[in-house]
Amino acid sequence: MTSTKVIRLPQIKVACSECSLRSLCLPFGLDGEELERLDEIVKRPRPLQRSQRLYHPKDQFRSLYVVRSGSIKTYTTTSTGDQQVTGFHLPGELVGLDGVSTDEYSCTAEALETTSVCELPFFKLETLSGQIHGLQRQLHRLMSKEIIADQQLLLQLGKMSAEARVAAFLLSISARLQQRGFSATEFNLTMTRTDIGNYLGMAVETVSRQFTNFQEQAFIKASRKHIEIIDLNGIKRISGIMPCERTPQAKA
Amino acid sequence: MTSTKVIRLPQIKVACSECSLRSLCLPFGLDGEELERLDEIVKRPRPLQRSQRLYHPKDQFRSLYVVRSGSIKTYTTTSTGDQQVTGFHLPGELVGLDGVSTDEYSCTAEALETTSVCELPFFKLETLSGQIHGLQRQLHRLMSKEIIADQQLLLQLGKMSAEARVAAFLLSISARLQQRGFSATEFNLTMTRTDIGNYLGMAVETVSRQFTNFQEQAFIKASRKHIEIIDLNGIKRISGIMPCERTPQAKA
DNA sequence: CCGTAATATTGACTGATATCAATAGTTGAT
DNA sequence: ATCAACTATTGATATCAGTCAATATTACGG
Repeated sequence: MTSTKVIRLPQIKVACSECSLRSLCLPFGLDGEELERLDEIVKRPRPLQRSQRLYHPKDQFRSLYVVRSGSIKTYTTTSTGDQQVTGFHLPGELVGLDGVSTDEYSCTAEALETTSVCELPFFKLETLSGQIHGLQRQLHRLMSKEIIADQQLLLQLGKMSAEARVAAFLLSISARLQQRGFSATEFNLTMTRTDIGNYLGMAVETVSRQFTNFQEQAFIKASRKHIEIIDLNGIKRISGIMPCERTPQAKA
Repeated sequence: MTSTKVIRLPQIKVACSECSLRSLCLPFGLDGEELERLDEIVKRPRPLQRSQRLYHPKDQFRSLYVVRSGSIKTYTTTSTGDQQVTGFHLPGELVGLDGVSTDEYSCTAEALETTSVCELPFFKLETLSGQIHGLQRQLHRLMSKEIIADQQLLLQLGKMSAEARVAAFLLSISARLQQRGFSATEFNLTMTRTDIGNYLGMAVETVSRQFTNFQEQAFIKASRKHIEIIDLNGIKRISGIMPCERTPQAKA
């Protein structure tokens, strides 16, 4: 930084219409004029640095956020002071839904790396979605998708061995990244092993052992945060094995 | 039944305005005229008998349902044919949200006992909620509440001992029933132990042992489905104990 | 009323995973 | 470069909860 003169990049128009996540995000299915109206209410705050928070529990709920780049973890803090990681949020995913029902956020949203988001003032969004039917539909889709997907994963986890859980976790990340145009087989896990263990409900040591285990079986190459999936099908196979379940026969 | 003559009860008007669940349900906050418009789109199908289904996976998504009385379990069926119970739904709770994001239901909704529901054709509901802001707001609240509450429970379960999980489950049922004006300390569990175990991710035998355990410690009286909570605080204490967690210190 | 099937309970045994403990690698500040 | 703090890995041991097996209880159809 030898000069105080700021080099102005040609002003990049940050707009939904230019966004690569458009098809996964709220604008999906909207026409040009509708998109413009949505754009008017979308704010784009400055990027968060690692460990900066987007909101805290008890903060008044005003906005939903969509991750544009980077990643965010959300967690609650129990009365005894320990964290419960409630989710990891990748580009194109919504953050803030925990505030909708009570008008205040119930968890902390913290950037795992430098992260930029779009801010959607929720009440403006509601108003607008009352006027643009496609937006309302898409909002509902996103809301339920976000939460249902999580729920499915969590429920499955309950029945899985530690091995299967870690495999399922890797697959979840992999699939979500792929949907967003990233590699499905090579990525960085931005969260710590502790976060993963916390989220999956197992000890850090167990997470670590599973990574080692997968590596020894040549399913993945793992070097700290950097993960390369060598045998995606192998991982899928492992995640599918549910060692517990008997045969709860469906009634006719 | 000595006579074939049907005794006609004075036609009871089934309307949102008369419903005891009003304050927990969609009508919350609506005025008389708005309530009437909502009432116009609400259908009230004949009650389901035990083990009858409300919908199946792949059925086209058309409606949300609110349980009026009785109870419903939802479950998915894995490729290997076994069930994964995804939730239990008590009076005033929504069923069908799993269909919103993909336009087809992803699980089976099955009555655990004789159960009556209100049917809310979703697309009419969307249209109407575009016109009645209070309805839109309440719909969003309910959608997120339903799902977030579940998620919180499931996440916590991941970290809890079997004992704590069963305790938390009982508390969840108890609290939800209380909100609906039922007793918080005495109720029937309409689902089987197998269902509970499936939902909580543990073996039936373990569920059974925990019930026995709680009974021996005089926290509850349990006779099959019938549960009486003697020491609610005791149960709360147990559910709060999280034997795993270390102290993941929040960063400053 | 009886017999069959479904559901629930209890006991014995075993294995997966948490816990404790020690070490090693990484990151960032001075 | 050095140190401290954090993060990750690995090993040894204990324990919780799953599995298998047997029995008890309830529900239901004939």
